[in-house]
Amino acid sequence: MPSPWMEQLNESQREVVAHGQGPLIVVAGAGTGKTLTIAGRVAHLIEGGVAPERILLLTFTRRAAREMLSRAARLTQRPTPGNVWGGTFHAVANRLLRAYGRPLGIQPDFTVMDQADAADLMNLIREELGLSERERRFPRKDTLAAVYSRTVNAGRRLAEVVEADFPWCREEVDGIRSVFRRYARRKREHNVLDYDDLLLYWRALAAGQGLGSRLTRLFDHVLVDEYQDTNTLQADILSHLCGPTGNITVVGDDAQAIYSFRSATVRNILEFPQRYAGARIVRLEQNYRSTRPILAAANAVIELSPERHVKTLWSERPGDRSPLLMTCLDEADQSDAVCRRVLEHRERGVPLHGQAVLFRAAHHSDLLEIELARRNIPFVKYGGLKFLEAAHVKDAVALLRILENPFDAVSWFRTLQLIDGVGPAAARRLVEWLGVRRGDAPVPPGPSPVLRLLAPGTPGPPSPPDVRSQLEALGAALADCAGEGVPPAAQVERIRRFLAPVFERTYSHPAERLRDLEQLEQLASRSPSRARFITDLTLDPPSSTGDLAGPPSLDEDYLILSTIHSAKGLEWDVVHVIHAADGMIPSDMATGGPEEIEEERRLLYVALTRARNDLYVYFPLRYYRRPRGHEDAHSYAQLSRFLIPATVRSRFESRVAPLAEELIDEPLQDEDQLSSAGHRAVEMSLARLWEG
DNA sequence: CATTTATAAATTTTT
DNA sequence: TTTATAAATG
Repeated sequence: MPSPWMEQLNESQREVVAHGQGPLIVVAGAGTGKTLTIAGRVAHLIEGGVAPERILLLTFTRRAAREMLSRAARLTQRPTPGNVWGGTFHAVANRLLRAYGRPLGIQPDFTVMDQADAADLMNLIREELGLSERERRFPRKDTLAAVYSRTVNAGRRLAEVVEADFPWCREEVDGIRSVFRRYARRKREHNVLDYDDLLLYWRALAAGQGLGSRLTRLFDHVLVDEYQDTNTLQADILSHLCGPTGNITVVGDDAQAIYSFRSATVRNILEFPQRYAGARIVRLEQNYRSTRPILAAANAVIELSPERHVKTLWSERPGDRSPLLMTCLDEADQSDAVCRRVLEHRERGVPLHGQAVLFRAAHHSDLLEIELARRNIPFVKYGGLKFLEAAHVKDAVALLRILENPFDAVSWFRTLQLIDGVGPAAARRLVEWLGVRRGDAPVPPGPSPVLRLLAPGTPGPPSPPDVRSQLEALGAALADCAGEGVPPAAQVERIRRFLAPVFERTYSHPAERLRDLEQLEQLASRSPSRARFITDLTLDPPSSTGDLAGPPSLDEDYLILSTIHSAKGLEWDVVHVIHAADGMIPSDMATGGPEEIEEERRLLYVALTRARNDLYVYFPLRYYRRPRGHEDAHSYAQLSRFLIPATVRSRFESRVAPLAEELIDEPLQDEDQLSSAGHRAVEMSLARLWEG
């Protein structure tokens, strides 16, 4: 009995929605109505009588989950689709482990560390083991965290991973192994899980170590979005959850696989039919998003990929405008060109939020941001948000974590060093003295022993009097926050008061840093509890500058800036892709092997396929080298190698910005001319700062 | 001996 | 702008 709303679907989409029992794989090209189709399937399942709380919808971001569930709600005309389990793998694991983790030795009040925290702990251990002071240099903390995460997520042997992905560390495998051993033990002692643990323990749970049988039967239907970007560990979890003939629906597109750095592997999608025998395969190939010329350009890019992408996207949307490849003189010229185009489109009726500027790395938009601010064009930036990485924010969060989990030694270690006169060595002694270690013993009831020790009036470890008084100030702040019924925002406020003098002493621009803590307070005011706040902060961190701006002013229009990674799954009427130069796309950091380069190609493909009506690709001819050289040292860029082949170029209309034209007409022979062109460009950009 | 200060170097993408 | 290493200071 098909519901009336199914009329709006095409045949393949309907097939997905109406699929009954058993495994299903949907190969959904870009813009083929994937969101609607998944939402439709959820709606259909619920209308067919499946209990919402027995449906699990795994998505790549929380935002995607919200979007799909609200669309499902609209389709079913019910207020909400009940309690469908929706979210990222990590968020769902978090919920499950708090409820069912005990048999695995997990205390339900565990805290979650992000990758930066993990790196800090690795660093601590690295020093403890004396690996940092040897004649040969040992991998640094971020490298260690990356190696660990890759090994765990890919389920490969350490030596193998190091050899393949970190060959320069190959001599240090033994040391790395010893760090990892202690790292794992330490996390357990401190009742802390990292991102990878969330998945590892979920797998253990699903595999039946604990109460697997109960958990396997927790869901009648599992749906997974962006399956091409899942890793081996995640695929394992799914297969434990569903069994080889279970009701699992995965949706993905191998042409859009862009997360191999997180150990994602396209093999998951390619081998799905083997893993789930008898799986039905449905392809969605009609693109509803882009005009034909745009799709033709995107197809031309991906066709050159040596890997097989067995589908051809087609579109019925006519369009008379080819995508434009805009050659600019330099970054400043590029920023100028983008601003002008953006405003042009706004004049013609496309609001700013209907347009996006996409780029490979977060800092690629730096210059553009300055120019936008100068022209009073509001914007919101997605991706690469360093808010939580900033030292001062981490300071505040560390205090919150201590309150939540007094055994979180990493947070203690960080916090204690805020005190004037306490460095790594003293902090370590203090942590020891405080007895920050849980082992397997349950937490004693009542106020934490740690807090009691810090409360004013209690004898402390031998230390200079000024350190004592600062410790007492810290204790007082913690005690105030730990009081009954203090809302999270008030706790952040109290922490801010404690940190104010610390920042004055430590940082050169304390006022700005304190302002960030006000934003943190804003954020906290939306959370019902401290525990929830901390967890949300690590599992669903603010993803855009807009998230931080407090209550959204809906009438305000703003341009979207986004990394290509963060733009996944989104679409805009007008898309501007900047920095289409070799070294940017593909990134210089990713030219190690053919596989990495292919991923960069897919990245460009993802960027191009975000556009509905108009697509612009910008290429600056010249880059000025950054800080040191005081004279205008510059280098010439090559167009991205993915755009050079004739089959691709012919899909674009090429245009050269006036400033760049001169440069191309009089190429390279005359140094004077070059530098005069360079000076002219600088003068132009300076002139723009004072005039107009 | 531990901490602070100075100096140099590096800097993708994200749950 | 942050982070590792070296030298200087308490």
